[in-house]
This record gives sequence, structure tokens and C-alpha cells, in this order.
Amino acid sequence: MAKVKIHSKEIPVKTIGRLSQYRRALLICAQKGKTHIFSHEVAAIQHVTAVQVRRDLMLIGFNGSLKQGYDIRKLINVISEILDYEPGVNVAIFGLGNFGRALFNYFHGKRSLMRIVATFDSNTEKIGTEYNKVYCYSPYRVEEIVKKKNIKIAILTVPPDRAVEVAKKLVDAGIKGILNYTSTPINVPDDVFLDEYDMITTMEKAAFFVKMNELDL
Amino acid sequence: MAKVKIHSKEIPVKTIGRLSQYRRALLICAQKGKTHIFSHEVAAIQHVTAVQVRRDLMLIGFNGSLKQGYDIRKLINVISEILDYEPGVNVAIFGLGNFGRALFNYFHGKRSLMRIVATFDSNTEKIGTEYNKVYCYSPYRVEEIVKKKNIKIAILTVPPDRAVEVAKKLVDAGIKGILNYTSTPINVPDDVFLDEYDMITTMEKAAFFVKMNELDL
DNA sequence: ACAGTATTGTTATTAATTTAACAATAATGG
DNA sequence: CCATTATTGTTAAATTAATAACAATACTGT
Repeated sequence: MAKVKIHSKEIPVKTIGRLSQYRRALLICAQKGKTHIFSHEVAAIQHVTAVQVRRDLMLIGFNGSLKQGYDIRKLINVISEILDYEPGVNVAIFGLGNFGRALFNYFHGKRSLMRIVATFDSNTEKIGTEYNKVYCYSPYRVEEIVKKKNIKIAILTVPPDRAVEVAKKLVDAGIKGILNYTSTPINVPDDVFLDEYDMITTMEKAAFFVKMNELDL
Repeated sequence: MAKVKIHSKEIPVKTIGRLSQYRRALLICAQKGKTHIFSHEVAAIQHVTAVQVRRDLMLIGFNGSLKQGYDIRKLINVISEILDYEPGVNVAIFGLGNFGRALFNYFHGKRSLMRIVATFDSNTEKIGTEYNKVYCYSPYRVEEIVKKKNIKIAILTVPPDRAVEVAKKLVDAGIKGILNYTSTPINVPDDVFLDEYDMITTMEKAAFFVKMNELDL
């Protein structure tokens, strides 16, 4: 799926990703009291080019003014209309280790339309407790809770050797998106969104650039 | 920088990223005792196409055999020669909260050529202690320690309101790569590698796909 | 009033990336 | 021994994404 239809217009998925980034930049500026912004300002914050910002905004049919640039509040609303899912979406975290807790705090309260409604952990000391008011369930109850709480997205931070098994359970339970942060690659059916962010790869790329940099001298 | 020269051949940066992914898949297979692998097997693990795997391997001049596929051990070595930096690279973690500790454990011992040699935190209870045998320094000592320990890559997991300030210090101290996991976008000079992984964007993309999926019905 | 400036919106162009197509090859089984 | 099969390696085509170019516009200062 390389393109997506919005208002009967085809929009590249990459643009969707950038819209989310733009909104982040806009929210930061709005908080500072800024009301208008130029394409090159958005671009600088998110490390893209001004042309690309304008092009993306053109695609979604958003117009700025020549002298003031784009109305921040309005643009946030337009992007939100595209990205957000009105009834909101329920999310659960699988694995309440350091990483799981970090992600919990990262999201908690930041986006009201993405609610973390449950956590799961196999540690019996955690099961039955609450982390920031959210209950921690036993992995045995995955299917039951995913269905009951209408959980659509799973954040996977279990130990690497459990990833495949848990992912299978999640798919069976009807989950629609998995963010896999374990070091184990998993497989899901085509209709399930999967993001496998590999920190090792990112680190290796960074190291590679350091190497290139030093060898160039 | 869209391409990179390896053996006097131009290789796309995207290929570099995939090589790292391939190696991960290969290491997993090697550990299971597998000695050879077909392009479509690598592809399946890392969610790319078999053609792409073959094309990438062609670019680095690696040959497989027609009936057995690719020699796993040899391929790992060839990829390692391209990606790894022999003397190794020193890494430090800035911010020893949940996220920092999670990343620490994620890397610790996994890649001997990328060593976490220091951590930094502004919490006075952590300063002066060791986390998994690695000393935790006060942020006041960034410049000193980065230089003394020859730290090239920084993992940034400080609170969002500190990100910009710490990043500036790091650049001044001569850091060559920053992996920014805070929710605050930062800026660095051109010669510093920067990766800003935005979990919010990933989540929003996932939510967006869930939305598309449901509206399609 | 007008030249100069900075910006948007859009089309055209170029570049990069991915996918497709297929020849070459080696093994297998009848 | 020959047809079949499964795979690699590579060239060609198609697709996708990014960049450049530039007209249109509105403001500014003289």
C-alpha cells in the first residue's frame, strides 16, 4: 500500500508520516504562542525541505497566506481530521519492563485519542497491580481482554524469545496493529499493520556514518 | 548523502540499512545451526522482497550458489566488513530513566564493536553509581568525559525540555552521532549523524491504518 | 507609484528505488 | 538423457519520491 485515498485524492503514505511530524512541530509552536508559520520553519524543525512541506500541504488542499504563512491552529485541525480516528483507538502494552514503562510514560496523556487501556506482563508480582492507574493482566488473558476492551494496537516489549508467541496470540485475538520493539522479527497477516523498529540497525547506521566520516579524512 | 562508496562502488544508503537487517536475520539463523539460506528466506524474515535481497547482495558483490543459496557465515562476514568499524565505537547514554536503562540492556553485550562506556543523568542519586558496571556521570562533565573516553555516539533519552541543551553540549564536545529518542526535535551540524525516531508518529501511522481498515469495510 | 523582497502553489524535471523479466545454471526424477 | 524445477544474477522498465523552477502575489520601503 503505497498510496492512500483521502478526499478522493491519492496521498502517498510517506506524506501521511510527514503530516504527523508536521503536526508535532505545529503543536510545539502553538504552545509557544505562535499563530502562523512558514513552510521553511516547519521544514527546519523536522529536517525536511520547505518545498516538500508545501507540496505535502498542497496534496491535502491546505492553503497558507502569502505574507503570514500557514495558520497553525487551522493546519493542526486539518491534519488531525486526516490522521485521527474520532472514536479513538485503544492500545495495550505487552511487557512492562523498562522499555514498556518508558513507552507508557511517553504516550500517557499525550494523545487523548490513543488510550493505553491495559498492560500485560508475565511477572506474577506485576499481575493484578496498576501502573499509572492501568491494570496489568496475565498474558493468559490476552484474548479475553483484547476483545473485551476492544484493543486495536499492541506495543510489544516482551523478552525476545517470547515475541513470536505473543504476536501470534495477538493476531488471533484480532489485533489490528503491532509495534514490535523486541529484537525478534515477527510475521503478521497482511491486514495487520506492523512496524518493526530496530534500534540495532539505527545504531549500526550511526556507527557506519562515523566510520565513513573518519575514513574520509 | 544518498549514496556511499564501498569498494569503489556506489551503494545506496537504503541498502546499507537493509544490510544491517539482513545480518540480523542471518545471525538468528546461524544460531539455529543453519549454514545456508535462500534470498526469499532472508526476505521473509525482514519483510522485503527476494529480488531486493538479491539486488542488494549483487551490489556488494556477494555470490550465492544456485542450489544452496547464500553461505550464512560468509555473508555475515562480508556485511560486517562493510558495516563495522574495526576499532569499535564508544557510545554513551544520556538520561538513565526507564528508556535509557531499556536501551542499555538492549545493547549491552549484543555488539562488541559498539561499547556503552558511560551514562549521564542529572539525578544526584544516580550520579557516581554504576549501572551494569558502567559509571553514571553528572551532565556537568559531558565535555570532559566525551573527550576523555572518545565517545562518538550519544543516545539521548533525557526529559524533553532538556534535549536541545544537552544536544548542543554534545555537539560542542565533538560527538559524531546522536540518536534522539526524546519527543523534542533537535538540530545538529551537517557532519553529525542524527536519527530522530518518533514513536508518536509510528503510533499515529498505526492508528491511521486501523482507521483506513475499518472505514474500508 | 514602483522596484525589491519573500513567500506560496504548482508544474516540470530529475533522481532514486523498486519491481519485473528473464537468461543462465545446476540439480532431480522419470 | 531430457524435461522440469528452483534458484541466482543482471538488465530493463516502471514507479515513486524528491528537487528545481517559476509564475503569482502581497507587502515594504523609498
